[in-house]
Amino acid sequence: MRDRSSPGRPREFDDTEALRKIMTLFWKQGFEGVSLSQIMAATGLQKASLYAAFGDKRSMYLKALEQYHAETVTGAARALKDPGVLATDRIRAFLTAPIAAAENQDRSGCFLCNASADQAGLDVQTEAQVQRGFTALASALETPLAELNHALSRADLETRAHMLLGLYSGFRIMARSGVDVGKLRPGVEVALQAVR
Amino acid sequence: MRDRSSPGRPREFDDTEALRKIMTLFWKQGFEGVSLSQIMAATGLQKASLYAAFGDKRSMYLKALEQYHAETVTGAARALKDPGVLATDRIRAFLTAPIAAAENQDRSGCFLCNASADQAGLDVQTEAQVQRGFTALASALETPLAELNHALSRADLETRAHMLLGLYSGFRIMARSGVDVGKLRPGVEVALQAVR
DNA sequence: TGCATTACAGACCGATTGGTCAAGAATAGA
DNA sequence: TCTATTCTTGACCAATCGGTCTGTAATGCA
Repeated sequence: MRDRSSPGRPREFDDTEALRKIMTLFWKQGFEGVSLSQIMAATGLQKASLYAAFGDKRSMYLKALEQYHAETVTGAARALKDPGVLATDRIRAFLTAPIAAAENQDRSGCFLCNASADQAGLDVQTEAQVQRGFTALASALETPLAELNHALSRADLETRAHMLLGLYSGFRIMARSGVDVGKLRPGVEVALQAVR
Repeated sequence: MRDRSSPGRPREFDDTEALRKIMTLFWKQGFEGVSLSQIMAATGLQKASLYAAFGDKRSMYLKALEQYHAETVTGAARALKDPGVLATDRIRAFLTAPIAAAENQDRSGCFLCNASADQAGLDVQTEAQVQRGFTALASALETPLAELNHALSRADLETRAHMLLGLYSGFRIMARSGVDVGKLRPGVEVALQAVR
């Protein structure tokens, strides 16, 4: 965030590490559900330090969303494009992730999906960031889909990618409510059959 | 909420009407995103009247969710079971609703889905209510699915119902972010093919 | 050793939060 | 008409909200 050897007292904390903790809070509790006091407690930083490093609360939220994009979304997109794994397995892994997470008692879901429900309709910058994430995932899904069926047109690929992304998002949302995610698992295979 | 001819000064507002306005607020802005002042402004009621009629803020939220269940969820479930309409068309209408709403500039999405992302992980009563809604929809989806393919076992029906519900929820969430919902529409037909 | 610059700790700010209370008004039944 | 009961209004409450400011500590450079 700042040059290493700039004048003045050096920062005593790691920006990325702090931002990751902030991200976790917003991820689980939403924008309005997180207070500055909670952010202070989670990061161990004072208000002034937080404001100097990340700006106001809204700015922290957007930076957290960016962080999620840079790490999680990009990571998922990379995995979907990985030529070292069978196309079917890549899509299956993507669709199964929400189920596996819930089975591991992780109910945080997907920050992108949560942000979409929580803030996308209320803040244009959040809206743009969420759209960017969804677009990245949809585009990444086209890669294994194309490998699965070479005959598909670009439009067909886009259709199927958006359908799978919808399914993924829905699973993430349903998992948040604690429904028996075991009932979602066989649906993954039905979806895979449909896009083959 | 109260007997018509009970002693004391009669209520000057309609409980259900007020609750509907409260529901709209929570639906669009989430639990923490709504303040008592906003509820007062939307309903035209004083705080004390609101508290007397619906209890505290959390209780208002839960009653709003109940209202949504009683009206919207139950209505959707009934439509899915309606023997007067072709099974395919019923499912299509269900899956298309998120798209049609977004195309009509309605970005509120589905209260159930929003509540799942927003509060289900934080409040057990909300969690239970959300699960109840999802279960009702999944169960209703089995009716047209069974008509579509008589050979499907109970387990197969459940699988497909949950898959379609996942797709529906995902579409609702994606629509909230303002993505081009036109790209979701052809996916409905792919999904219909898959469950036939 | 100074000086400019930046970061830290925590006091401090007005505004708003969810929630309560007291007083008066409206009703039903006696 | 009186009384018991309930509702409405608006003042009131402590707590918390997001955000700022001040004084001091730590650094690089001259």
